Amino acid sequence: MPRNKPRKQPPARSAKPYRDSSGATLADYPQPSVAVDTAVLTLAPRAHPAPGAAPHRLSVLLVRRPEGVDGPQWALPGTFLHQGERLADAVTRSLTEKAGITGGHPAQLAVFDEPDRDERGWVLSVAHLAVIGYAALDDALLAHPDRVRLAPVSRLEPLPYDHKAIVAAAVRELRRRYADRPDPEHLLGARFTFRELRDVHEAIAGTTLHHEAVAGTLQKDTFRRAMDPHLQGTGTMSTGTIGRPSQRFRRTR
Amino acid sequence: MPRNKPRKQPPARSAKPYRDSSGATLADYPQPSVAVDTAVLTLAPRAHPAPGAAPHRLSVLLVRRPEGVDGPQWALPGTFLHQGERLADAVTRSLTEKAGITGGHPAQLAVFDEPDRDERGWVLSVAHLAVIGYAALDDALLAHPDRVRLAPVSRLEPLPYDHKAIVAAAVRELRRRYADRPDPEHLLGARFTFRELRDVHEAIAGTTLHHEAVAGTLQKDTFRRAMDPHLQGTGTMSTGTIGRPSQRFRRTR
DNA sequence: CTTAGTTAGAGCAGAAATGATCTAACACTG
DNA sequence: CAGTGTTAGATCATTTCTGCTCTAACTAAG
Repeated sequence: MPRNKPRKQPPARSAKPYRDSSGATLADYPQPSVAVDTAVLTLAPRAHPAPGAAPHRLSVLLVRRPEGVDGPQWALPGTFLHQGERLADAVTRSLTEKAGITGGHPAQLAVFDEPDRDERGWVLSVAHLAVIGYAALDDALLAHPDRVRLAPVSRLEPLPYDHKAIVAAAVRELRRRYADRPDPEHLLGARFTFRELRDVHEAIAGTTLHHEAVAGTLQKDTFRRAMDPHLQGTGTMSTGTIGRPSQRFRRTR
Repeated sequence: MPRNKPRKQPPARSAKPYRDSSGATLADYPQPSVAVDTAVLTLAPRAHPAPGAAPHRLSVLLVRRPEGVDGPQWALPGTFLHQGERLADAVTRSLTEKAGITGGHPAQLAVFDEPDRDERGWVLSVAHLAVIGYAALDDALLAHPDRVRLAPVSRLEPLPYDHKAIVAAAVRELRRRYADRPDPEHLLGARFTFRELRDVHEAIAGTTLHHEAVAGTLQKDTFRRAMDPHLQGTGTMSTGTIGRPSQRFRRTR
């Protein structure tokens, strides 16, 4: 939850206060505090990838809350909106300040508006999703292991406020994006093999369905055929990987 | 745009001001004004239904703006958030106050956060969708034709602020909901014939595709087969309708 | 009453999608 | 070097889906 040093600025109003038909300015309306909270999702490499299991684990970034707060000690990174700031910029700023992370294109998820959701007062929170590759997170995780860490989204630990609902919404949105396009968030590089692509999609889908069919369709053949029209082969082949070498592909368009 | 008489309340803060680690209260953070704007979508009956064309027209509710404002004279209904109010409640209130309309379950669409979107100052707008049957709107339209009217969403007239984008988002969301379920917003009653159902879905989809196939699949047979599992027949048959009588259906679950 | 126009609903053949099978090509182990 | 395990990619039979056709049942117009 946001808790930076506040800038002691006056409430928002235009230079020449606008007055409406009843002679009131905007400042006469009650104004909630507005915060952004972000579920940063990434694929963490599994320490000991069980044979046949996905080598990645869909994880969410947590930051340690200030000393002395009640409840869970870890939460999603967030911040209050600064004067005139765009929501996406506030998200980017919060990630830089709280976790030393750059990059990611924040996407709005929903506004959480329960009046009592924050014991500090009336706070609206705009939940966001940011998908960031593990490589871009690694530095921050190593530099501040006491303040920043990853948690798997399956069997998620208790989180304060409605952060659990935010993570759930973020995962839903991510799965929706990955349902019909090959790695749209570029968790892989520009070129990749089919296996690499499938590992990413399986980790995000959360199902191991290596062979077993599951409602919603993600099986070896189905997956390949669904992604095929959005891929084009580069001539080059993978080397050094296990099994028969695969052509490397890149996304079309 | 909202412009009611403001309640001269102080900015939001808890009874016992919460102080964070730097001793600041929430009121020390700059706070934007928060408004809700709602695209009320309905199916207006067509005056002269051309033969073969859908008898409904997907329309959005507009309210007249106060005298003397620049730009378009009609806009989406909206209001500023009251102290401690839920967003959905503010939407319901704005519809009652501005248009005398009750009912509808508002759904959040997105937050519009351009700092300069409103010349009166820093205003965040949370866009909403409400789907309301024409019958519930008819009274208000007849009672206040000078203040409330419907406009077709195809070839939408110019609207102030980013209201055109809000309508576009609302239509997109409505189409998504109607893509795989029979009339989920209950624009029809509990029982209806297949033709009535198809007229509603075609009006929402915007395509006339009576026979002609279109990418995205909505053809007579395809539509019937897609909706079939979500419908169950009541024994009764329609009477007085044109063509062969149809069984009346109701939604399952 | 007859004819034209419209809709409901079943039936059918061709098209497309699915899941399995099979072979090729590599790494790794002993 | 032979054997095992893994993956890539093509091929195939079967299931499922799609769009069309056909008949039945009604209204409205002449």
